Amino acid sequence: MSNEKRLFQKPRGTRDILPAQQSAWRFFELSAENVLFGLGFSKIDTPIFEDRQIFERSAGAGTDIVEKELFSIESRRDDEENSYVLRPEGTAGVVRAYIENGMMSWPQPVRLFYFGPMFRYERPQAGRFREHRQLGLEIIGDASAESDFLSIFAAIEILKKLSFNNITLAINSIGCPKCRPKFIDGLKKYYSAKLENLCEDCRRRYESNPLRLLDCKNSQCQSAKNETPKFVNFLDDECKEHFADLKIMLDDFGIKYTIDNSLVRGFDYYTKTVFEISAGTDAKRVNTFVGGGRYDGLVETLGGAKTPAVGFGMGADRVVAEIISSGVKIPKPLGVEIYLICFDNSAKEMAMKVYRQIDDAEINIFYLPSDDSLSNQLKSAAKIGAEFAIIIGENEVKGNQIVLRDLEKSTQEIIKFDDIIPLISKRLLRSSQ
RNA sequence: GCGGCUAUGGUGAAGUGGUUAUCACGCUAGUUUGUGGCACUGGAGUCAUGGGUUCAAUUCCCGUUAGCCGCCCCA
Repeated sequence: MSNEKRLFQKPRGTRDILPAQQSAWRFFELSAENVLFGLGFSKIDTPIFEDRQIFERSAGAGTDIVEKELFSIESRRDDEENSYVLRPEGTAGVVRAYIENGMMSWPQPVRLFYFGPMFRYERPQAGRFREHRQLGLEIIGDASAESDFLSIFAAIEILKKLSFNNITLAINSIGCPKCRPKFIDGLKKYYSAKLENLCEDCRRRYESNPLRLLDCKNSQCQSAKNETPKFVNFLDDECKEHFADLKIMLDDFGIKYTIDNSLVRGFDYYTKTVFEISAGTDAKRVNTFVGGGRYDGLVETLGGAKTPAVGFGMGADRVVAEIISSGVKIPKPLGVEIYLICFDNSAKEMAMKVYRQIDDAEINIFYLPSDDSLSNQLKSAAKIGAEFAIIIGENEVKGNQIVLRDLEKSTQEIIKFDDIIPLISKRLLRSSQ
C-alpha cells in the first residue's frame, strides 16, 4: 500500500446520472408524480434495505431469485441476528410498511406510490443494471377489478404525459390458487406428449416452473406452443368475472389491449390479472416499461391479514432512456436568467442597486463583483448559460441606465433605470412559456 | 453462475515489438482593454489494471476489473 494512483470505477452494473441527463429524470419524476397525486395516490418511501426474510418469503426460499440475485449486507457483530438485503423490488417493502404501520385501519383501499433504486445481483447487459430505479404503485385493500383498471390507467396516463406514442398493453389472468392448479395440470398434460421436441431448458421448466414453458423464446419450442391451453379457459367463475369486469372498463375508456396467454408470473401470491406495457406494436413488443398485476396472497404471506392488492412497477431507466432518445421536449429548470456585469469601479454602487432590485423581483440573477474586463465577464456569462447580461459601466452610471444584452440572440437594448423590472420581466424566457 | 467480443487524453477515433503516440471535439491561458460564441497563438491531459515473454511491451500471452452480446433467471 503506497501512494500509487488508483483509478476507482463505479461498481459493476451501476451508473452515474450526469447533469446532461438530469432534466430528463426530473421530467419523468415530476410528470409521474403529477399524474399519481391527481389520481389520489400518496407517496411512500421505504428503506433501501430490508430484512432478508421479506424477500425470501415472498419469492420462496431456494429459488434462483433468492439464491443468486439478492445483494446481501454483511452483518455486524451488534446485529448478528438480523440479515439484510438491498431491496430487489418495491412491492414487498410497501406491503411490509402497510402491515407494520397499521394501514389496514386507514380508509381502504390504500393507494401508494414509490420511486427509488432497486438492486439485483445479475449480469449486466444493455438496459439491465444491478442498480436501477423503479417507479411503482400499489393499491392495497380492494378486491374489485376497478383497482386493476386504475393501476393500468395510471401507468398509461404517466406514459402519455411523457409523450409516448405507440405503446401496447398486454393483459392476462393467471387465476387464483383454486383454479391455477387445474391450468398447470392441463399445461403439463399438453406438453407431456411433446417433451422430446422441447429444448433442454423447457424440459427442466416442465418440472420446476411449468408456467414458464409459455414464454420460451427458443425456436425449437415455438411449434409446440401453437395449441397450448389458454389460461382464460381454466378460470373459475370468480376469476372469470373479475377478468371480464376489467375488460369492460378498458373498453369503456377506449384503451386497447391484447390478451397474451403467455404472460405469466412465477410466484404463488400472484392472482388474477397480470399486465405489461411495452413500446412498439402488438406483434413486436420491443421494450417493456411496466409490469404489474394482482397479488391477493402477498399481504398474508408477509404476516398481515388476508388482503387483496394490485400494483405495477415501471422501469424508470428504460423510460428515461426512451425520453432522451425520442427527442421529446423536456422542460428545463430555470438557470441563471440575468448575469450582472460591472466592469468599472465607479459603477459598483449602481450595480448593487440593480442587483437588489432584480433579486427582490425573484428573478435569478448572478452577480459576483469582478475586476475582469467586460469581454471576459461576457465569456463567463455565456459559460454559465445565462439568458441575459446586464452591463453596467461608466456610461450607464452617467445616463442612469443599463444595457440589457440577450446572450442567445446577440442583441441588446438600453433601459432606463426605472424601467428595469417591467422590461426584464417581459423579456425573460419564462414569461414566453 | 456459464460462454463470446472489447478496453488508446474528458468524448469520439487513428496507430506502433524500438527516441518526445496521432487527430478532431472539449477543457484551459492569452491576443481585442465598452461586448461572449468566430479567428489566431500557447498549455494541460492518454495506451484500464497486475503479472509474464522479450535486450525492449501501449502493441504478444495470462489473471483482474469494467463494458457490450448470448444463456440461466427476471419479483
